[in-house]
Amino acid sequence: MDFHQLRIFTTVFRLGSFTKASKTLNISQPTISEHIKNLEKELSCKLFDRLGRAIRPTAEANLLYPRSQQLLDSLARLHDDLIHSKTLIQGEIIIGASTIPGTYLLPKMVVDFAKTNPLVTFQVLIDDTDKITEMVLNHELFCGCVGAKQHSPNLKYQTFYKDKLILVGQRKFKQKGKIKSNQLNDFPFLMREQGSGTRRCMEEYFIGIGVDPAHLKIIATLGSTASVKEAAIQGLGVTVLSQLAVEKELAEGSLHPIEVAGLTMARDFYLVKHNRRTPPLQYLAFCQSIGDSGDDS
Amino acid sequence: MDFHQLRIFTTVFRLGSFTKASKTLNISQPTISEHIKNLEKELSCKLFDRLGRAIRPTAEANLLYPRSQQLLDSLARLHDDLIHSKTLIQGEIIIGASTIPGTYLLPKMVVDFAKTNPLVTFQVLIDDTDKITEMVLNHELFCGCVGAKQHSPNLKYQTFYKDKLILVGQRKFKQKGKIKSNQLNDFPFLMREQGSGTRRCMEEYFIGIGVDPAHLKIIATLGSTASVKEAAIQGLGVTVLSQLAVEKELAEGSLHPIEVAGLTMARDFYLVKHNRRTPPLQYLAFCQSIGDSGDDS
DNA sequence: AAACACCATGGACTTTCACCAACTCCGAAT
DNA sequence: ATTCGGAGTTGGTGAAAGTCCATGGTGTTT
Repeated sequence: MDFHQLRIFTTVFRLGSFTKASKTLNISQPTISEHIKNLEKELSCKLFDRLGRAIRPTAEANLLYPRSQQLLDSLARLHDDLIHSKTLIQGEIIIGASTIPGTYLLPKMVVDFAKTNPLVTFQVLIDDTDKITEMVLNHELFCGCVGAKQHSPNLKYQTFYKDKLILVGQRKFKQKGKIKSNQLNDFPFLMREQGSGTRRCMEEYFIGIGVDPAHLKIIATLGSTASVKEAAIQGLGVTVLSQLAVEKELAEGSLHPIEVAGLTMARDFYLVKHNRRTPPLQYLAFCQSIGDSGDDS
Repeated sequence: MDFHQLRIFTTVFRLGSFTKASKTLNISQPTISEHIKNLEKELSCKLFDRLGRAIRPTAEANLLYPRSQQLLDSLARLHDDLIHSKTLIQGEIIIGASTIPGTYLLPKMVVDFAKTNPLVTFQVLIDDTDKITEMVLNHELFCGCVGAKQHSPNLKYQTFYKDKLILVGQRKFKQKGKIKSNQLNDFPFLMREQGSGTRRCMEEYFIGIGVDPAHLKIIATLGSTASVKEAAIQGLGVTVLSQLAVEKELAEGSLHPIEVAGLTMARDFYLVKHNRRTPPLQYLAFCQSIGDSGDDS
């Protein structure tokens, strides 16, 4: 009893004729006979009484018809739904993110996306880069937003925001023009804890211009971007922060950029996806909306 | 998208593995791959991400699975219902009947049958033999209960009650022993109208023993069995009635049989069905309960 | 009675189904 | 790094099913 047989049966039932059904379905009349015969054999009951010119459905056929029709309808609806599921963008997007993009970048993007896709709901999960990457690898997340690439054949990265780190502090720390790199040791530094992506990135850039981070005058180490920023606003020292995190403070004047000669600390954020998973449609739309070109790694 | 594909898909989905599904379904693993591939092609979407060792269902698969499962369940239920419809005797039986069997015979049979088949309801349609036979031929009835056969290759008769007609009247008409046939002309006769099956039958028998019905002393012609019987009870005359119709009166003594030498008016009733229709189960059960041996004509 | 309409049957052909064996791919263990 | 085993894919073959055409029976219509 497959759909083909049921389709033939319902057509015969509805039209009350093997021949008409064969024309409607564009298959030959003997084929109809054959299928009906098989169906009758499988159900071990007659479905139609053949009365010379006409046929009449039996009680079993009357029982079978509505339910058979219903099954066919369900199937057609299912088929359509699946085909059209590629048109309607809806559902939940769970996106993992490390601190900076999760706090300063994604909220805006999410709002923008939600404007044109009102049926999509978001859940942003903030954790550190390694944890997010791990979750993508383990299929706990379809995509994550992280500040560093981890080499793996199963991961696909896509640059989605070019940020930079800048040195900031109260006006009193600001000097005319750029400072020299060797002057950095004179500043009281506020630092993020070891393991912070921001700190690691900063230290690499400092080493790149010949400044040993170990020789900095670190007056405090704080556990979050927000606390470091607050301390800097209070004038406790200077610190290196993501430009994204201090945009408002720079505009207000509560913090000022301190430019260092020869130092530009670019820091890209990446969207990471598993190489082989097919994400649901809403993810594809979201990735595309932030400028997906497939991948870049 | 047929049931076979869906069955394979749901099994793969549930077990999370092509190989396990192949073992469960007793088909080879490459066949599974093939079917999944075809399904994916038809729906133009990936259903499983192949990740080396494991597979993971995509969003589309998650959408497809429950509905697919539901379709399969419905199909199985439908199949079972049809198979078991041959076990459960229920539904309505509409049976056509001519006057005598409809009034005196069927009610008892219906009650007897209903005792052992409480789920069956009855509708007894009383009309004359020709009308009932016509309705059976036109498929308006599955079966009828009539007092005469009509020759047609499309009709199947089955004797289901052997009745006889008897001459009855008040005690005053009764004589010692049987009367001779030529004495019949002395009795005041109550007759049914022309066209009555009972009358036609009686006349044939009278002619058979050399009594011309036209010479009978007919003192009244009445339109129904009940009215003739009532008139006979009142002593207006004698009449020929179905034994079925006067059983109670004979037992009470309000009517008495008048036996005529050499005259036995057997009258069979038949169950008539269309030769080629397959009646619903409850009809088969009913016909069998009244002693169906297939057919006898 | 002949023509017609309809379903059933039989034989030939095409497509699908299912299998096997060999292959690729990936991840884990040595 | 290499090997090893589980998993899915590919290609070729035989069997089964699906389909068609032409034809045969049967009841209805003219």
